[in-house]
Amino acid sequence: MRDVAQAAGVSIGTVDRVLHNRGRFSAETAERVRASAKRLNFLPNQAASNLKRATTHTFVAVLPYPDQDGGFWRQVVKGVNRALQELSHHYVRVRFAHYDRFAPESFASICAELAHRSDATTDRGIDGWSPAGIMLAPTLRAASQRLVERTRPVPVVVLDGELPDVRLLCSISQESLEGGLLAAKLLRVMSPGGRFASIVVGCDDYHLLRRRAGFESYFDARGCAPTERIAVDSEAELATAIEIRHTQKPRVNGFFVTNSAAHIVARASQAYGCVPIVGYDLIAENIARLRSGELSFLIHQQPEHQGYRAVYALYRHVILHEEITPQLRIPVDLVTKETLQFHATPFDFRSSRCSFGCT
Amino acid sequence: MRDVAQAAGVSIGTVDRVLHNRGRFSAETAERVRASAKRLNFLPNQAASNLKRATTHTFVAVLPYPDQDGGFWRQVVKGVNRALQELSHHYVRVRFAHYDRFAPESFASICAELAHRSDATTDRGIDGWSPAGIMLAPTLRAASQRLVERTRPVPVVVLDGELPDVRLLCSISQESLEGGLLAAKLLRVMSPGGRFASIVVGCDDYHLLRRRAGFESYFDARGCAPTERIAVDSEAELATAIEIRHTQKPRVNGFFVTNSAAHIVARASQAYGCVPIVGYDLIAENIARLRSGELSFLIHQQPEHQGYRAVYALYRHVILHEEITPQLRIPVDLVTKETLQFHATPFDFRSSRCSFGCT
DNA sequence: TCACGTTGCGTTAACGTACACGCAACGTGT
DNA sequence: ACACGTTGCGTGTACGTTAACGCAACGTGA
Repeated sequence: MRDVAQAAGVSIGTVDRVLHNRGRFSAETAERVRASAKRLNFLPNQAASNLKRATTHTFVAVLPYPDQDGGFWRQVVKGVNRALQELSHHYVRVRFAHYDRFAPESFASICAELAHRSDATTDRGIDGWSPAGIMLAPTLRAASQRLVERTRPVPVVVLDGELPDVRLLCSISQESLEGGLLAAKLLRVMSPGGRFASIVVGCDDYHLLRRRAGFESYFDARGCAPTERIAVDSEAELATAIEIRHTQKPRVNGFFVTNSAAHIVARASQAYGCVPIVGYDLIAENIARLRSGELSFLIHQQPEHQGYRAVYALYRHVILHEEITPQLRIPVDLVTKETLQFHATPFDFRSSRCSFGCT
Repeated sequence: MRDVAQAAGVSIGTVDRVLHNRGRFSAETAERVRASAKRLNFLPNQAASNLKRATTHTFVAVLPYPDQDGGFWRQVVKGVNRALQELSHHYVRVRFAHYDRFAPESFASICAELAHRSDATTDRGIDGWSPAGIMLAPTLRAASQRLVERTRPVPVVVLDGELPDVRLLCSISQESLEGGLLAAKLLRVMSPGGRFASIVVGCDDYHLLRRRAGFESYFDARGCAPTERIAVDSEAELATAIEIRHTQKPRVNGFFVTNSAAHIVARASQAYGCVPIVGYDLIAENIARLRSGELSFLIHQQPEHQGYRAVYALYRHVILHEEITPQLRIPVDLVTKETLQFHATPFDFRSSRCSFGCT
């Protein structure tokens, strides 16, 4: 910074004001400063910045309750906490705002609070905080989109899903089409020429619908008979739907379950003989069914890694002002009965505290 | 630190000396200092440390030439460079020492230089440097073990492989057994009851032999007929070996290629009809054969990610003095013709410079 | 006894940035 | 002409460590 100041013929204080855009300088000097900063390709020293700044930024993690989806979200929380630990000296804090995946109003109340806190004109009382960034699981598509719009310009990282038509800092997830295509290929290899069905639980989750789209496109592209669609509103209704299907002709020779409910499909299919099932997520119930052979393949989404990366994406953007790659693809980690041994036990039962918005 | 000093009744200079173990303090004060540091659970502020220290550490990346194995190593280099860019203010440098995977003496000369530079008694001339950490691809098992022993206590991170019987900081790789087991399952599903062969190129690569072991254990555990072993010393001999096998009875119904040479197996099999092949690595030749349908599945090892993580592992240990998890499992990223589209083109043709040891 | 090395500790100047403060120069209203 | 606000810039301190330096107190050999 000293060099830049010298080159521009000003003091380092001026350089600082120009580069941080906080008033009190002429357009002409600004030009000179920026020019010599670029010429010397000046990069601020993060260690020094951090050291001096020392103002804590608060990120908010808007996720379903940790024990929903068989504990899937607890794994995300775990990754978030691991990242936080690594960043313990970097003035970053995370507040968790959990909602009930099946109670849109619980999500709405979080949105309301976040929108209020993000509003620059809001007067914050004693130790009031405003979100410097948001991590969001977009299980409720429309409401999530509104949240992003209402909290603008707070940067939002979406994890475990996609949220089109809205400006995000970054989205972290597996390619939904990829999972569907892979599942299709695996089922077809296991039951050549068979009839297959894809299962979607809930109807507003873009991510799950895309997985189905990938699945179906595999068969389309090969001129196969179209696959069946099974859709239910909640996991409670799933078992019945599967049993009904099993009593009908023609038989189904394989299921693709687009979320973590594969274990329910397996249980409901038990009485009707062995049928290949490909599903998602290493939650306890799925692991048990995979081990017993009732599930063929599970696609692991590395939820812990997703949480970890979400924190870092916000940190890099908000604090380090780095360019963020807008898409982070999580690799398809395919797990079978045999390879389960190489995955650390993905669930533990520590609960995570809920900071606000949990009514 | 000031608080710790006060609590222990000494000055911060003394605290610093005690915590960094650099002499000039009594055992008694050391005790007091350490006690109150623990009591106040003092964690040094990395930003401040970095800022003040500002001594550059040099890590050495001992890898095959970037264009060997179809450009696989170039992807590793790319990840290393990405990490370096992120760490640009953290006083970290990497010197690349590339060797010829098929010329042990080129590896040996690197070892000699590293051992010499690691020796504390060596007098370093002007701008002489010594390695603060080593990233090592252990394709030559025995020589790699010797390298680790001769450079002790320099921390070593092994990537894309394993190195048993030797003390490492961390090893970063896919579980070799996992890949073998998954490949076995996939081949068996594609050709139920078929005859399979596993292929190992080179005989000193522990990683590849373990993959074969995983592959074979899958069939063992199910009481299947044992699979065949095909072993050659170099990729040059592979095509002939495969062609010979194709002219023999009984036919082979699927190949597991334990390294990136799957494309050679595919080409050599072309004339003998379609046969399922599972191999490793998204190198250009493999991608082409996957696209054409001659390869069924490729296991992507995320070499770029491995390089990236290797740098960070060393950084965290050497500079941040953090605890490092000794094993970093890279997920099995299974790629098919259909899902290839979701993988960024993994090869580009920038060359990387060779710093030393390239004779 | 004196010179000199060693041990144990305190003091202090950086590292590069952020930010409050201060001080001219200039404009504006009365 | 005077008070007063604004603009444009320089100065200086602090962030928490590191590491060099300094200085007593003590031991040791001649």
